[in-house]
Amino acid sequence: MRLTKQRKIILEKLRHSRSHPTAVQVYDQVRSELPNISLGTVYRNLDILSKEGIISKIETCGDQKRFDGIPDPHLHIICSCCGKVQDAPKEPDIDMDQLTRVETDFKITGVRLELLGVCPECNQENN
Amino acid sequence: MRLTKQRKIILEKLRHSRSHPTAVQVYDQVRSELPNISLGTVYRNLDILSKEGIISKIETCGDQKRFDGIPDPHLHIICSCCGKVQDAPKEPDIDMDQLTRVETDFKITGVRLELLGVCPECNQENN
DNA sequence: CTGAACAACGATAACGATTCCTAAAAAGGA
DNA sequence: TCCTTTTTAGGAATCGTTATCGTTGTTCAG
Repeated sequence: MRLTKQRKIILEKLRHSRSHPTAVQVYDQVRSELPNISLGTVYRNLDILSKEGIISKIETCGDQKRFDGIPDPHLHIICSCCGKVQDAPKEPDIDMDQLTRVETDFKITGVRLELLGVCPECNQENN
Repeated sequence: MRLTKQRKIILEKLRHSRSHPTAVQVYDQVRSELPNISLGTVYRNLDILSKEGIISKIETCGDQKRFDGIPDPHLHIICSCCGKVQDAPKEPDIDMDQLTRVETDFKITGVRLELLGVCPECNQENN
């Protein structure tokens, strides 16, 4: 994988953000430094970077996917209204082994655990 | 809400299925009894039924949403390859209160817990 | 029973997020 | 530097879903 100008800045913007941006939000950020980058490039690189395990793709926050500069698994709080994602301050302690010991013909690979809530902005809008 | 022919058969098909079908799969099922139903009607009714709490919409199983005739919350096992959903045979016991007690400006409303895995079909395809 | 009011329909256009396509440009090793 | 390969920009295409709209079916008051 080549470290192109585009790729470097996408990664940089993502790592300096705490907001778990959507692809379009990353695009807007990156355009301030590379005005001619195309949205397709952003999508392609976000995809490549997440497949390489350098970033992570959050697919459970509504219709638009979001991206996280931190690839290690950690607990997310998701706004069920707008899809915004926040990192939880502490990790929960649950017994994964007990949880994944179920009778099924699926090959269990892990669990998905997320907190659901309403962010301050959406909470205000719905008065 | 009126119980139309279309609505009744959609609900019926969904309740007699254990497979958590996508909208298009419901459409195909229903068309065997109502050949002229339109896909839009299926989408509209699945939406209405889930908003009424009569069925549930699963939004976390990939690009297509899936539908469940059972509205009560229960543990799902999701194929991370094709999005297929299976019901888990038993419910996990986790301490919700302990889990949702986090410092955040989001108004926490619940947790999302799902098992991830690979279904037999996908497991076979990937040799 | 009749008809106004309205919910729901089928057909199809529109939409938003994402992916795909292609010719041109950039990267990196020899 | 030159050559090969990867990546790019731009735009078209795709896919799931939602919206629009004229028509049809129900309901219920008169």
